[in-house]
Amino acid sequence: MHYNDYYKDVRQGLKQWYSKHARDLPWRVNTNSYGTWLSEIILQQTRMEVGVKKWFHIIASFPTVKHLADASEDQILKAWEGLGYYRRARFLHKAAKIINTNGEFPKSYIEWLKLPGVGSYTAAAISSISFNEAVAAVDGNVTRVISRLVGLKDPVNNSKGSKKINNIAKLLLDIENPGNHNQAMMELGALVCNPIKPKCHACPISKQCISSNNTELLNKIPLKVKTKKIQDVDLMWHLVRYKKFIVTIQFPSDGIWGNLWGFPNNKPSKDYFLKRRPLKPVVHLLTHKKIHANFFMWEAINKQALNDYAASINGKVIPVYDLKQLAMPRLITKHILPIISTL
DNA sequence: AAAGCGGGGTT
DNA sequence: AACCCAGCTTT
Repeated sequence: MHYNDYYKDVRQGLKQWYSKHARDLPWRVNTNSYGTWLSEIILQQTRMEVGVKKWFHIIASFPTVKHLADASEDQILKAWEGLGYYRRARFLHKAAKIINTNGEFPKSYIEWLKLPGVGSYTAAAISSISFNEAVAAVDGNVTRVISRLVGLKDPVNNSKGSKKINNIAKLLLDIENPGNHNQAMMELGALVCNPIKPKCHACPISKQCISSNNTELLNKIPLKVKTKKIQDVDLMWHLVRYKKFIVTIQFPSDGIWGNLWGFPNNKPSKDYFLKRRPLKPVVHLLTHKKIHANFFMWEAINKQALNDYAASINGKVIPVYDLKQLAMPRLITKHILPIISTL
């Protein structure tokens, strides 16, 4: 059989299947660039169910790109709170300002790629879905589908493997209908060709797939090179208060939880603060960090001492009650705010 | 090419 | 405990 026929069969199978099984995602109703763009940024490394919720929340808070552009970064981070990878929210804000200034959304893959937070996958997804541009979008789903389809022996997370995947994705692309084709590939990866126990019996392209119903291959492919060990990290945060006021600081923009709010690790002077009990340590798991967070509660001897301490560390004094208005890491909102709010 | 960035679900 | 999720940016 000729390769062209092979690709054609895959395209046909996908198209047929997607026409029946496409999920009813909110941004597939009344499609517009804003909703599509927002969905793609939210869904980067984020599961669909979580992403859909956040999409509704952000659409409600910022109905148009202008609302987003005119908002403060703190407001956007607050709306993003809990979703993780907070740079995405800051890039979203920057991109919104650019789009708002330009007066319109980008109209091509190349133009989308220039926006902050938009890489090759996102630019391809948006431009194919919104403008029917014939570019292949390759995400984790597509990588899995293609690597199994052809029985790829290379690791998919090195340059050689990902180049092969991208080349095959281009050959497979339905240039008449790239938006639906890209979404069909992803949908298949999400619903049928899932990581564990894929449903080959329900797959429209199992005839063309080298790994189909082959447990050994399916367990091995997609092959990935070394995963980093989880590292233990110790954090020490000081909850420094005077009556109903507390000191909070903003995390540096280039690190973890960039521009979110939290508590200082600077120990206050014993001359002006009475040390209270340490709080129960919190263990918080991230993808490649195991964070052991320790907290100490301090009470200032007067308001001036609190203000001076805050000033010395570039922190902010706010009523405890207002903490919930700031965007904070899950570690804090989950384990610390419930304790502090009872004080 | 590799590191860093979140949080949570699933197995 | 390990893997995965509609990845991107920086070094």
